[in-house]
Amino acid sequence: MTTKKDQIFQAIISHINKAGLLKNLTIAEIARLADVGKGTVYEYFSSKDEVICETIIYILESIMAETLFEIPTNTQFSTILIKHIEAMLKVSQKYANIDLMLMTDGISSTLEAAYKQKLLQKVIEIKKKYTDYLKTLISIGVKENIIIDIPDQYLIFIVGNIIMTGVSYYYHELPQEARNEKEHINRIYQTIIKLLS
Amino acid sequence: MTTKKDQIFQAIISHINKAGLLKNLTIAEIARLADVGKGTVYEYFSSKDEVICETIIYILESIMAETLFEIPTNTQFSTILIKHIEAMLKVSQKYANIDLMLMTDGISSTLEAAYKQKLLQKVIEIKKKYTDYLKTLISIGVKENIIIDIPDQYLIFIVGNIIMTGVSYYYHELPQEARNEKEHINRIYQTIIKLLS
Amino acid sequence: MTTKKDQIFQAIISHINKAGLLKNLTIAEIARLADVGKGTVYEYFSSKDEVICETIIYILESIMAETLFEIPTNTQFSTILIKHIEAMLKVSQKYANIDLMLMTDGISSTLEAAYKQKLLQKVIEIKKKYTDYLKTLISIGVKENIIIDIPDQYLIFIVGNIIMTGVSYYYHELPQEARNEKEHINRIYQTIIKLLS
Amino acid sequence: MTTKKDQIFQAIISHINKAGLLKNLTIAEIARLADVGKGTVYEYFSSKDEVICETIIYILESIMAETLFEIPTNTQFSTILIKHIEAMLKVSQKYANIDLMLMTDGISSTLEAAYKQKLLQKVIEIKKKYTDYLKTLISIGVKENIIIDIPDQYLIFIVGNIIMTGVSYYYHELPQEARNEKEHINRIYQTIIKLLS
DNA sequence: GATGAATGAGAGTTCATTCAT
DNA sequence: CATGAATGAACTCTCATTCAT
Repeated sequence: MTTKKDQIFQAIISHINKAGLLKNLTIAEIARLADVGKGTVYEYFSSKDEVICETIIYILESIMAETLFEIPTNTQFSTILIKHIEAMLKVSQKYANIDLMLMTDGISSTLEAAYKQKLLQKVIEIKKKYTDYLKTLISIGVKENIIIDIPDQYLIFIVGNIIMTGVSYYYHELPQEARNEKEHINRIYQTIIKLLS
Repeated sequence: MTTKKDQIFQAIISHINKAGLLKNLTIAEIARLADVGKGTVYEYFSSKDEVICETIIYILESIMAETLFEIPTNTQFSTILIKHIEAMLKVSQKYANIDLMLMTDGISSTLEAAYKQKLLQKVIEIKKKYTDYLKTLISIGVKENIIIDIPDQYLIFIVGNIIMTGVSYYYHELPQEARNEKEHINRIYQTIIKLLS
Repeated sequence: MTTKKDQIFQAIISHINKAGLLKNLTIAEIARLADVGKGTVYEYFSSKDEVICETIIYILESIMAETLFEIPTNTQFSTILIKHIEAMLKVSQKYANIDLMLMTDGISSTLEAAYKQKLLQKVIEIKKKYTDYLKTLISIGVKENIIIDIPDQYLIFIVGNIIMTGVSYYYHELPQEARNEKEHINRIYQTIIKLLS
Repeated sequence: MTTKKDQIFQAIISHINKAGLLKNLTIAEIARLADVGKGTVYEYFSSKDEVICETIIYILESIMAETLFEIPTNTQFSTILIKHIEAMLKVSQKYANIDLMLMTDGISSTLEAAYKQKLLQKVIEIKKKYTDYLKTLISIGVKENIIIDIPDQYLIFIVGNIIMTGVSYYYHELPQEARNEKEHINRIYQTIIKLLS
């Protein structure tokens, strides 16, 4: 991975964090933020749609990398789940404005059909990875008798969503002064336990 | 409400349902779909951003109107909640592609700051309305001893999200042949009960 | 001459006086100022260019009517010339912004060739009328031995221009507090005498 | 000064010389005449109003540069004044249609208020420069006893206007076959002398 | 006659993309 | 490799004009 390519990714992420997504996200602006020439962008990507598409994939994989930890043997269920939720909170702050958008067509709706399809595939792949991760994680809870049974696909989907919703609630609904990270993480954890027990 | 204005709203909704959102959603295309002249759009809206913004508000209010039923006295909790979930399923199909987008910045991220702000206000207003509705609804469940206690804001937020997530799961994750509306509605209902009991 | 037609002329004059000429001089704006419907304008004129063209002719003829006095027999040269200059000052204030523009292509340059031609003809006609008027007037001065000889076309042209320039100087170069109408009229009168004696 | 910018200036001047001013003076037409792409115009100017505004300033400064000569010591008054009038005749032919328009709001009346203001400032600046030039020039005539006294601001204004009017008369009133440059320049010169002696 | 809702040609402007340097 | 001046397709928006009422 070239440095220039990373500069471009970071430029786009920075623009989104500041400005919300698409408005004024031009190649000229991306190049300016990335501190490269406009033409240089086309050395690394074949079109604007590709830049956007690959950036989103980059973000998605970063999020996965930063939140899906290796699960060591002999780890407590609560420890690892709470660690994951904690990581989701962190990552959500880092990619403010992006987190929710990723769950939807928000970005991809501006892309040409081919790239939209490509992105969709990636999202499916990542969802699968995430669902598998949660399943593995929950199975530890089952072993520890905290959770009665391995839930089916629907319930795992709901669990994943509760984590994201919970994180979103923390940043978008709770007023700054009411925020207590540790407490809120625990709250999300308890919600999941309640649902799965 | 003018007929032409409605034609324009319907044209945009139709475009989104078919094509995903923003790509190729031009004033020319909107006018074509609405079967009016390009200039006519500007008789009813002052800019493209305003058209988009007002359409979203129109959709949001339609969804509210179609899913938030009058709660008659002496109604059973399960009856009214299930009726609501059912309506959410229907409305989600009607505004396919739009439902998820509404939860996020997906659309508003393409709007000028002023309209983004206006939309945000509307979303807050509607969220509040929905939360209040759920609270009223749940309080019936409390009276019927199906639910132990009136949940706090966080839990109501989660409940609302479970309904939406559940609906989304039905259309986007379940394969066509596995769908059974009645069963799935019940599933969502049970998930909520589990969480609140 | 219909009242509505006059309303339209006055609306345009009013707009020019306020806003400078052409910017934002739309049919919609003209109709609004004239307090008639947009369609009504087309009952009296066949196109916007015609409205503009006829308005300018209306103004030109108004100016002529208000500044070219009947010359009674036994009038003193100085009296009648000074009266004329005085009238030019008044008319120039009334049609602020318009006076200078009329001498040039300022307005006609925005008109379709046919109307430009029509206007040019009118301007030539009026210039001729004005030159003739000045000649008649000056011939009285010759009789009174104030002026040596009837000047040729060039000199009459210069005299006409000195009057207009003098008037323009009064409103555009002299600061408000330095203006003295009587004195300035006399100044212009003396300039002419100097040139012709 | 870029070549492209000059091409654009020349394109506009060429259009005005041929067609009279504003009608059909579109960005597309300017680009075509300048032999550049439409987008290129916006590399050098931020809006159409700016193109027009800067072109006028360019013309005004060109006119000044081509008509206001260095006044060498020991030059005869008549020589230098006649040389100036001669240059005015030439420049007037070069910028046909433009000369008169510059004296008025003809162009600026189509500009947005901000540019109109900017242009006005420039015109004031140039008028001052021209008046100063004429004063310096006339003061030589005073030394040579051709002119009695340094005239005041009003008279200098009139002198300047006689030059422009005289030039205008030559091209717009005199039929082609009656034109004799040398003779007409002398005529203008004599008119000035008459006024100032 | 009088109106103004409806229209679409055409204007100004943006911006992804190319390519000579 | 890196660049940014140059480009024109495609967009939003304006406004003279029409016509059913």
